[in-house]
Amino acid sequence: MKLAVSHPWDLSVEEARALQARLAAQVIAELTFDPAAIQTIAGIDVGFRGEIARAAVVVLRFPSLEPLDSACAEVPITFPYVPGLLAFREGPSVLAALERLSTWPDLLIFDAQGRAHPRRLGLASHLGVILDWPSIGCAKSRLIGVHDPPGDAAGDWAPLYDGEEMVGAVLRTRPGVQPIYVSIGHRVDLPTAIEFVLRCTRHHRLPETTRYAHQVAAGEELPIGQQQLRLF
DNA sequence: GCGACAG
DNA sequence: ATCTTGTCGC
Repeated sequence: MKLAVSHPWDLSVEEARALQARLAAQVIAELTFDPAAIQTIAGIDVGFRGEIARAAVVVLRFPSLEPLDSACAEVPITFPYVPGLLAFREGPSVLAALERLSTWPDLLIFDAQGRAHPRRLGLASHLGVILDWPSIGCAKSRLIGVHDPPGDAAGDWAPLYDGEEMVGAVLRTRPGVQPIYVSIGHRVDLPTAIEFVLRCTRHHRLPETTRYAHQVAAGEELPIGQQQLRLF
C-alpha cells in the first residue's frame, strides 16, 4: 500500500535537529485508540550490510502473537549514525518496508526510543508522527535520562527522567536480565505502552515483535501460518 | 574541555 | 549496527 508521506531526509545535521524540534510539537502524548480493539501489532527493526540498510516489519496477531505478515526493504545508507538522529539513518528504509506490507497493523513497536530523546522525537515518535499512527519506542539501551534500577520481577519498572520530565520507563521484562527502555511514540500514553510491550513479551528480554523483526532484518525466515515450535 | 551517546 | 570464540550459568 502506498503511504501518503512526504518527508525530507536529505538534510544536514543542523537541519535534521531543527526539523525534529518542530515535529516533536506534533506528537500526541495521549491514548487515542481503544486498547481492547487492538488486533495486530507490528515489530520494526533495521539491520546493516555494508552500505545498505535492511528494514524489516513483522505483523503479529494480538494477543496470540502469531505472525501474520512481514515485509522488508533494502535502501542505500545516506546518513551517518549520529546519536539522536537515528530516524534520518533508518527512517527511509522503514517506510519502504511498511509500503510493502499487505496487512496494515493497529500499532507499531520500534526497536528504538520514542519520547526518551533529547528533543522528544526518537525514531518511534518521528515515524509515528509522519504516519500519524500509534507507535511505541522499545530500546535495548539508554539514550538519555536517569533512573533508579527497576525491581527484579517481570513487569517492574522505574521512571526515566530527563531533568524534571518523565520521558519513559525502564522495564524489567524478565527476572535477572537487563531492563529495556520503553517510551511513547505517538498517540499512546506510557502506561498503555508498557502494557503492550509486556503483553508482547514471552520468554525473552525483548518482545516477540522486536525478535521477529530482528530475525527478518537479518535475513532469516519467518514461520507465517505455521505452528510455532515450543523449544522451552 | 571532557564524557555520553538508540542502532 | 557490525567485526568475532569461547565461555559462564540455568
